[in-house]
Amino acid sequence: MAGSRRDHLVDVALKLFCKQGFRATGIDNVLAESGVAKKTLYNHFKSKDELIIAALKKRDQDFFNDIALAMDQHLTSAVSAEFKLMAFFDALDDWINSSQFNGCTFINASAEFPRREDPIHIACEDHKKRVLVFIEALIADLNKPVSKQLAKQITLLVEGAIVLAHTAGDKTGAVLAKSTTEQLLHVA
Amino acid sequence: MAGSRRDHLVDVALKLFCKQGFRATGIDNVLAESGVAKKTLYNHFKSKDELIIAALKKRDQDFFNDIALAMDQHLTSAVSAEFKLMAFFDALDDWINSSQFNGCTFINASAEFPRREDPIHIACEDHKKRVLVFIEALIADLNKPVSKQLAKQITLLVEGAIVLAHTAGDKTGAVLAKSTTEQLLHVA
DNA sequence: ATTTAAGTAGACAGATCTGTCTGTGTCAAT
DNA sequence: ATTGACACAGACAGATCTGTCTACTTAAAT
Repeated sequence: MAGSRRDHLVDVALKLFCKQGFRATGIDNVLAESGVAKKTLYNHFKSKDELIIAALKKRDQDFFNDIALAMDQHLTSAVSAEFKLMAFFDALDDWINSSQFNGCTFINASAEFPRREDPIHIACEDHKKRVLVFIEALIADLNKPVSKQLAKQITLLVEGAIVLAHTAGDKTGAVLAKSTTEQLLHVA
Repeated sequence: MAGSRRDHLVDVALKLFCKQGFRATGIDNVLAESGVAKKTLYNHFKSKDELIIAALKKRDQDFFNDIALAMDQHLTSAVSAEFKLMAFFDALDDWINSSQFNGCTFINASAEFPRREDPIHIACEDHKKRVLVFIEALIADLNKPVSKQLAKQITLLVEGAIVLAHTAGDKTGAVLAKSTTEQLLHVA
């Protein structure tokens, strides 16, 4: 049970950060919700910023796990690369329309910590790079010539769908991003 | 000079909110930067939240003014509707690559104030709706059959480009959004 | 059984934040 | 000249936030 308390702290902190924002969530709030002593928190993390970064790291892992899981649920056994790509949009749609959706944690964090040199901002940048790589991998399987460009086009659509859902309250973006991607595929 | 002090406060507040974030920017910070007395601020606004909303309203106006101005600079006299649409992406590219770019103020604000019923969040939602209407107007001039859908597709690309620039640090999104829109136009 | 590591509970310091209030100054209009 | 509206300067209250520290408890391992 070495990291048990630590993991619990990160889980609770992540949940509160997503729901309320990072600066709006105080350490005391995390402690009350988790039932952990303040000393213990500062035993594991030397500052709130470190806790935030740990929460972002957890969120990064959860994101890719959740997406992979949701994609599997939309797929039946071995399928083509294009179906797999489409399942990604279905997974995105699931997430956006789920009750716990509160926008992209990393877009939100980089909004609250805008300084490019801030380790928190850098963590967000890193996550987005991994998302791009993930999409590039999906596209690469299609064996299209313009795969790199296509991957970035899809990234634009995906980020747009997330923002539209959170800021404008329109949760239909994933479906549109999916059909738009199909259009782009049949052009190229 | 009735609203002079008020306008100055809003200008300074908006600048600081964009640069540092909303919760990270204190009232005292706004006062020090603007050289205005605290009493005066609370004479014009009954709370910090009201100041934030005033700043967002100003930003909404500035946004559409700036875009219109930048579009004009990319256009030579009377041109076709498609050229006008393309100039919009040029204007977007200008903004994203300008020194004062710090992401979309409304995406950032809705990240910091995630509660849907929060007047601040609602102001963000309203802005995004106006952006969609603006793009719809550009598309309507093209006389395409699927104009409404196309407008939302473009919105996805635009929001994606903004997010990619701010969170991932990749400022090439507007150019790609432009070429992608051209692709979509020639499909439909 | 005793030692050691880790957690609990919570007081506390020090900083910071919002919002109020008092007192003084300025300037324009009557 | 006097009045009234507005702004300045900044003290102050009250809340809240991060991070430190002390003292007590628990539990596992030797």
